[in-house]
Amino acid sequence: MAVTVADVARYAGVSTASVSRALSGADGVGETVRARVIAAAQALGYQPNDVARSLRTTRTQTVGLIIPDVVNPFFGELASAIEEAAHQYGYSVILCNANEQTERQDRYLELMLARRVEGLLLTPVLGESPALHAAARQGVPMVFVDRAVPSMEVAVVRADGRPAISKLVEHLVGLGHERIAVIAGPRQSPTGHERLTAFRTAMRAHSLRLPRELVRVGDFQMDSGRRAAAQLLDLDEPPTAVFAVDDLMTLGAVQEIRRRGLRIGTDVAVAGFDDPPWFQLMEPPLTTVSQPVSRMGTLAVETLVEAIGTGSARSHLLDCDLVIRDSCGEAAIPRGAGRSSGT
Amino acid sequence: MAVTVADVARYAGVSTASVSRALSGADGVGETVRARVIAAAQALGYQPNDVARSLRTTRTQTVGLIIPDVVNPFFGELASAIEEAAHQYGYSVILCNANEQTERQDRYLELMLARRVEGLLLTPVLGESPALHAAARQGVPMVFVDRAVPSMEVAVVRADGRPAISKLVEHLVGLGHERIAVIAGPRQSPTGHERLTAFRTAMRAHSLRLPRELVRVGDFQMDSGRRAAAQLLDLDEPPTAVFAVDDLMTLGAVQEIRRRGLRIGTDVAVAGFDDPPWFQLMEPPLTTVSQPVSRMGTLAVETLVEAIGTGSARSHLLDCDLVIRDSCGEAAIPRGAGRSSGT
DNA sequence: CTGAAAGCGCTTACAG
DNA sequence: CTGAAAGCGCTTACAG
Repeated sequence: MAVTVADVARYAGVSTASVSRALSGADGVGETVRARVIAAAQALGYQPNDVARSLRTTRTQTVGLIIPDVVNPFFGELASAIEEAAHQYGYSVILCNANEQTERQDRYLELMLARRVEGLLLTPVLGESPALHAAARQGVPMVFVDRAVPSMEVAVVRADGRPAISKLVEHLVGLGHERIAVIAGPRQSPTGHERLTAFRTAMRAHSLRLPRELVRVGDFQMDSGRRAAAQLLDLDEPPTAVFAVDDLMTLGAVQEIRRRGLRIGTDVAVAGFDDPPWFQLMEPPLTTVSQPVSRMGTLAVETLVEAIGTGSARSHLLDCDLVIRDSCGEAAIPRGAGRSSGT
Repeated sequence: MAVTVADVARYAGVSTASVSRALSGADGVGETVRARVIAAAQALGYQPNDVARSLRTTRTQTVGLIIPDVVNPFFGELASAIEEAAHQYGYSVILCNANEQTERQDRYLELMLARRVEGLLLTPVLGESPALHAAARQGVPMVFVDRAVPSMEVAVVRADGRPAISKLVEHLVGLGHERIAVIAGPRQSPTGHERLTAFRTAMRAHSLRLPRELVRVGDFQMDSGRRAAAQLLDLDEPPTAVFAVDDLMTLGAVQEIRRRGLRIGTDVAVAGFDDPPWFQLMEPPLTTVSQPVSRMGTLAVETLVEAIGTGSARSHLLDCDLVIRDSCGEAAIPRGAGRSSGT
C-alpha cells in the first residue's frame, strides 16, 4: 500500500520522470525503458495514487451528483443513467442525496467543491441556496437536471410535460370525464407549476371547469398523494378522474382509492406521471405521462462534459410521452356525458 | 478558484501553518490570529482543497460502493441507506454500478483503489474477480453486503431468508397448495442457492414433492422471471403457486401470469422476495419475504467504519420477515386437498 | 530519449 | 502561541 513512483524508478534504475511517462503511456520514452518500468511496477505491485496525480494535474476525473431523493424511482433511474454515462466519459461520480433539504444540498455542494469535482450535476431543491449561487459564481461547470432555477443561467436538461398533459386531458375527456382533479406539486416548484398550468390550460381548452377544490397540492411524496386523494374522495361531489403529477403521489393516490374499496378505472380514473416499471403491472395498468429518464441522464452528462470542455453548454428540453393504458376506464363512466368512445 | 492557504497567510500576515491550524479548528493558535485568519479566508473567498489535504494526510474521507444493479429497487434502496449512513460518519461515497459484470467490477475496484478510498462496500458479482482478491490481499478495509464470497474472509452484512422461507411454505401449505414452483437465482449465487435450499428443505418438511420441472433458474432480472413463469404455466400440470426469489423476477412472473388472463391469488398464487413499496399496491397485494434493506445499509456502513478503525470487523446476519398479503389466495384453491383454511 | 528539479496545496513535526 | 521547512506522490516544463 505504499509503493510509489520513486520505488519503481529505483527498482528499474531510471528516473521518476521516466516512470511517469512509461506508465501513463505517453510517448517520449524508449521501448526498453518502458518495458523495464512496466516490469518493475508489476514486480513491486505498484498502485498509482490518483490523489497525488489530481493535485498535480488539477484534474480529478470526478463529477458530483446531487439528487433530491434517491428512493424516488425516477431519480434512482436518473442517477443510474448518469453514473453509466459519466463512466463512459472517464468520470467517476460522487453521489449525494439532498433529501429535498437546502441545507443538505449546500453542505454537499461545499464538500464537492472542496473535493474539486470537475463538474456538477444536480436537481436543485426548492428554496434559496447560497452555496449554489456561490458555486455558479465561481464558475464550476454545472448543469441542472429535471428542474431549472429560473433566476440562474445554468444549462438545464429536462422534459417538457405540457404537450403530453394536453393529450392526457383530451384522452380523459374522450372517455367522458369532466370532473377531473389534479394532485399538483409544491407551489414553488417550477416543474410542478408547469404541469399544473398545462393541466389548467388543457381543461380550459375543453371548456371544463377546474374548481379550487379539485386542485390539491402535494410534495411529490407518496403520503401527500394519499392525503390529497382522501380529500378529493371526501368531497360532496368527488372527481371522476384524478391526475397526479409524479410517480410517488400517484402511488399514494392509488393506495387511498384501493383502501376505500373503489376500483380504479371504473369507479375512479387515475392518471399518473413518470413510468416506473410496475405501473404497467398494476391492476389495471396505469395510464401515465412518461419522461425519457435515461435519455435525460445521458444527455445531462453529455451537456456537462461539453460545459467542462468548452466552458458553456446549451439547455435541452425533451418530450414526454402519454402512455395510455387502462386506468382511466375505457367504457362506462358513471356520469358519462355521451362523449364516451367506449363500447 | 485559486486562492490557497499561502494567499490567506499573506493577507492575514501569518504563516501558512497558522492558517492551517486556525481553519481546521485545531488548538494551539491564538484567538487574535485565528480571527484574522478567518476574516482573511472570508475576504478572499478561500475554498479548501481536499485533494491536497488528502495527499498530505492520506485520508480521503471517501468510501467506494459497488452495486451490481442500481436499477433494481432493492439495491437502489440499499445504496440510498448506505449513502445516508456514510455521510453520518463523514464519508462521501463514490458509486459504481457493476451491472453484474466481473470486468466492470474489477475496473471500478482498481479505480477506487487508485482514488484511495478508505474502505469498500460491495455486493460482489458472481465469478472470479482478480481485482477483488488483490484488494483483499492489500488489506483495504472492506465489507460485503447482501452477498458473501465463501472463499474470502471478508465480513458480510446480509439477511438470512431461511426461516421466513420456511414460514412461507407453511403458509402456502395451509392454504392448500401442494404443487409449488420456485423461480430460483443463478446456480452459482450463494444467496440464490441458500433460498432454493431453504425452499427445498421446507417442502420436504411438509412431505411435498418438488419435481425438477417446478424448479426454474432465473438471473434475478425481470425477464427471466417472465420466461420462467411462462414455462411453468405451459406445463401439463402447472403449479398452483409460484415463489420467486427476488423482486424483479417476481415482477416478471406477475406480468406473464397477467398476460395470460389468469388471476393472481385465485388462479395461481404468487409469493415474492424483497418488498418494494408497490408490492402492497398490486392487485392483489403481494405476499413476500421482506429483507430489512435500510437496516442492512446502515449496518454495513457501521461495520465498515469499524473495519477502518480497528482493522477487523464481524459479519452480521439479519432476519427476514414473511409479509402475508393476499396473493397466495385465502380461499378456494382449485385442487384444494381439503387442507384449506379458507372460508 | 532521459533526468534533475520544481511545484500542485496542504499539514505537521520540529524549533523557538 | 507561532513560523520555517519538509514532504505527501505525482507530472511537467526545462535542459541536455
